[in-house]
Amino acid sequence: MSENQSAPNANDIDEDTLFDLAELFKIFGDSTRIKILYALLGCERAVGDLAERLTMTQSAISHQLRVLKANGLVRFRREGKSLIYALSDDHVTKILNMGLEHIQE
Amino acid sequence: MSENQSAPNANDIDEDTLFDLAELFKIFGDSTRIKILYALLGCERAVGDLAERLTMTQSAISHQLRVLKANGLVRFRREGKSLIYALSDDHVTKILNMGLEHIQE
DNA sequence: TAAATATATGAACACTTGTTCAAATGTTTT
DNA sequence: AAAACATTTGAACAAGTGTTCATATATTTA
Repeated sequence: MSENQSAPNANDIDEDTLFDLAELFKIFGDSTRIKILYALLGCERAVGDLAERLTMTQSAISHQLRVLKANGLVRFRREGKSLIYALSDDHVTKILNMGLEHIQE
Repeated sequence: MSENQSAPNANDIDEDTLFDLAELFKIFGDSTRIKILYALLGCERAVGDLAERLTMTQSAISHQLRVLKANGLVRFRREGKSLIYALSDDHVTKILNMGLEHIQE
């Protein structure tokens, strides 16, 4: 028997990809951002609406939406004075649910 | 029509669960930990082995293994002088792959 | 065009976090 | 029992991060 020096998938993924993977999870690793994403599950919302629901400052919400937007997790459109945010695709939903599964067992 | 004040699943999950969810993702949100988890995909490894592969200090690896262990993501057993670490269940694998899917598209 | 509303932005600060270094613990070998 | 090996642990420090506060931008309304 050989030692376990060359495991099946030890070199399949390059270091950069693993770095990006960590960066992705980092976005989900903040309770404010998680709450925002969860509040956007299935419905679009304006910034002020989110701030009210999460009982947080508009500024704080805006700062986090900026992070989420920069990482392609949310998109927005203008409607009058308001900016309406929504999840950018349902991949986000999948990741959230995947995490919840792990917790609730 | 009512305003979107009561979205389908806005209250399904309590705040504490969302907090725990963020905590879970926070664990995956570090490239050292991600590399460790990825190195443990499908094979058990000693601490020194991991340190060598990731070209990092044993101490640094040990500190992170401690975090992973505290959160139930890895387990270990003693074998001689070495401690052999492994992923605690394949839920970890699922979460990793889910994240990779999101990135690679 | 001035006021009001909605959101974004930047600087500052407190807080958290990952690594390093030195030392301690535990196991095996001689 | 001492030496060597493998890993853990704790303190300290630098770097990163989230919120707050004040201010700027943008759109609508009077």
